[in-house]
Amino acid sequence: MQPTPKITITQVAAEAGVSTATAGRVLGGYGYASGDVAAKVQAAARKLGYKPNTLARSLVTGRSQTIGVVAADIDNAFYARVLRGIGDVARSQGFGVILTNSDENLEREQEAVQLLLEKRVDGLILAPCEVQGSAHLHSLIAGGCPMVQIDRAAYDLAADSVTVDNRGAAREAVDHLLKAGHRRIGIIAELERLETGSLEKFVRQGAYDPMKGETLYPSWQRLLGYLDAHRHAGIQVDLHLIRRAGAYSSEAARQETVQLLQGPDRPTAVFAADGTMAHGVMQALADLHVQVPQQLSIVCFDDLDWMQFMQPAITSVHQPVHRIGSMAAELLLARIAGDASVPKHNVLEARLNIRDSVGPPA
Amino acid sequence: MQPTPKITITQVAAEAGVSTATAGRVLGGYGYASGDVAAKVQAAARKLGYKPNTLARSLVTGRSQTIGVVAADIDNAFYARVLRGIGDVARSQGFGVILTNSDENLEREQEAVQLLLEKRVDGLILAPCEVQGSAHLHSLIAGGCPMVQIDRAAYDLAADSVTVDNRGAAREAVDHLLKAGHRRIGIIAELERLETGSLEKFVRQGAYDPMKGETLYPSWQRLLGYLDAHRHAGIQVDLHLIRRAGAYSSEAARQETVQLLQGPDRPTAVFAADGTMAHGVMQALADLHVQVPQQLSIVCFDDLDWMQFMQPAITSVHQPVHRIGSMAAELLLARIAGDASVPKHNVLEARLNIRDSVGPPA
DNA sequence: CTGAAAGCGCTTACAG
DNA sequence: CTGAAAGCGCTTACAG
Repeated sequence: MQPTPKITITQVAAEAGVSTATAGRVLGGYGYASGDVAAKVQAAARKLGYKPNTLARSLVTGRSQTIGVVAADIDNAFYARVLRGIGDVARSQGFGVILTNSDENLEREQEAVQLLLEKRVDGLILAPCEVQGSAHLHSLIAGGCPMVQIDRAAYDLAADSVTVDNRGAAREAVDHLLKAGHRRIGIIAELERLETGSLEKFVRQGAYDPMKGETLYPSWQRLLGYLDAHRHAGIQVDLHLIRRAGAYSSEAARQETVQLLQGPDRPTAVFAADGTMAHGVMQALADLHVQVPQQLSIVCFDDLDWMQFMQPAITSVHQPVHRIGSMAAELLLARIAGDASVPKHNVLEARLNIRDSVGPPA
Repeated sequence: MQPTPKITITQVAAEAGVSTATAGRVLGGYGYASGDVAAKVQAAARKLGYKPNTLARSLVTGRSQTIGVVAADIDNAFYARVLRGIGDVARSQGFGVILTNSDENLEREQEAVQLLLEKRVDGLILAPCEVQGSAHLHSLIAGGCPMVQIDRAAYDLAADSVTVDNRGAAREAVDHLLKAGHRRIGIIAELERLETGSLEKFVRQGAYDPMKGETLYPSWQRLLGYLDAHRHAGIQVDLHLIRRAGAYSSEAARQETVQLLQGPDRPTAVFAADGTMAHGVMQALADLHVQVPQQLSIVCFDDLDWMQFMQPAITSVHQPVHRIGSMAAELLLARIAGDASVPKHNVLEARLNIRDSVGPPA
């Protein structure tokens, strides 16, 4: 398979007429070497085409200069951007990146972590697929393996995390509508599983409860922001304005929007909790021949800032997604380098792009 | 860093009361072991929480069970899908994936390959950033390192590749318009750099010349397909119908489309060479209040099948992009496993989705 | 500043 | 079927 037999440090040492220890010192850049000897070794290495075998190096040093990533779903523009951030930071520090993904499946997550551990990564970046840190993650950090969570954070894991301020940004978006005078604002959101109690109860209490499963999920967090804005403005929320698509599907969002707009007491504005929901909303508006913003105002929480591409006129809140990756990688590498300060939860701020989709209530 | 000291095979062997060789045989699944002994070893391993150190294993076996990937741009939905395909196949065969990217930059590509080589990957999947295989790639395959190219193939590299049938699919798309009766069909394409000669010359000759730089690029290949369809139908192409956006930008495409439609002798149909171009075309049509397909028919080559999301009514040609990744990974793993048949260029077929955006010429 | 020796955690012939 | 020994390609104390 390798017609060109691999050159080892032993051969370089022989060629240069020094010991392997010395050759290692100059080639590995550790320890002392006289300029004279260093030159000889380097010449020999170049002549032979020497390439270090980092496996051997890692075996003895105990560090692999590699980080492991467990994405939730690679086949997704969000993680693609996160990966960009991670990759850039890793490369700049000479680290490699081993990529796996969990598909939001606990068993897959375990297998992925297992693989990464066997490959002796120095630390890992992971999007946990459950709110409550699973056993394998706990034993991981108990074992001292540096790890930073991305996109979401299991509430009981003593590990760093980098997430987005879903709640704050959603509140800001809804505030924007309230300030324009809107009082009946619909929300179209995924809101898939409600793990405890009813929607009504969730709304009434409206407080962050880290023990509640649903608060791990962005769409529920964004609903909390929607509620925050109303509470702060002293406005009672009508439960009918909260529409759960129940799935990450623009078709479901379209249907909910149609129902919302055809029902009695229709809202004057809509907050779409993500880009896919926004797409469904736009389709519904086309179906019903509703004009934006003359007849209805829209604000959209758009992870990937797709709206600027698809609907340049829509006001949106978006995040610098690649920063999730780069921040996570920077944090992780700091930990690996031995910076042992207390684990921190880092929250990335989202940005509100004011465009002309918001007018006064029709 | 590791409060839980790592358990080695030596400790497992001691616990089980056997030699490390025997412990290795049962834990590594190679060589013989009596059921009795195997059970003892496994029990000891479980008790101690043994995890194999694959670095050590790789050092001795010479195989790392890892493949390296050099993407052109991770931060891109196309490569995200390719990665999905690669990841799935790799996982199913117990391989890890080390990810790097070149940003279409030769120096980066070299660094990436260097990193992967030092990590001793068993083979690599790479999107070459130059048509002519650069020196480091040649020496790579001369050295016997299995490699498969994706998305494009350097013409002088004796390595496998998995690409898309850009030319054939574009021809099919344009054929579809010709069959509907169109005779003046515009094309909006990136067509960035023309490395040799003029556009006119390119069109006149219209044949595949692997030595020509531009034929590496999808948009030029798609132009060839456009020309093929015309030649086959015996129709002379009007150079004014070929519009080069010159960049992967929907705004540039919009401008070219406006010019095309406002000029004399306007076409009755347009072929958009990719999703971004199509988006620009749609914007131009909105600006000019042109209706599809009543006043103009459109067919779009859409890598990512975004049209079904953005413009469900548009006829498009799209590729099963993740298959590029899975086919590449399957090929690579076969090579690694020792299947040494001749390098092959694998061309993935694109699919034409007929929808209702094509009518007769207005 | 340099070298001889030991060792990282496995696997691989080679005996038995 | 099992074990003692050597070795993969490096780095790390330890002498000098």
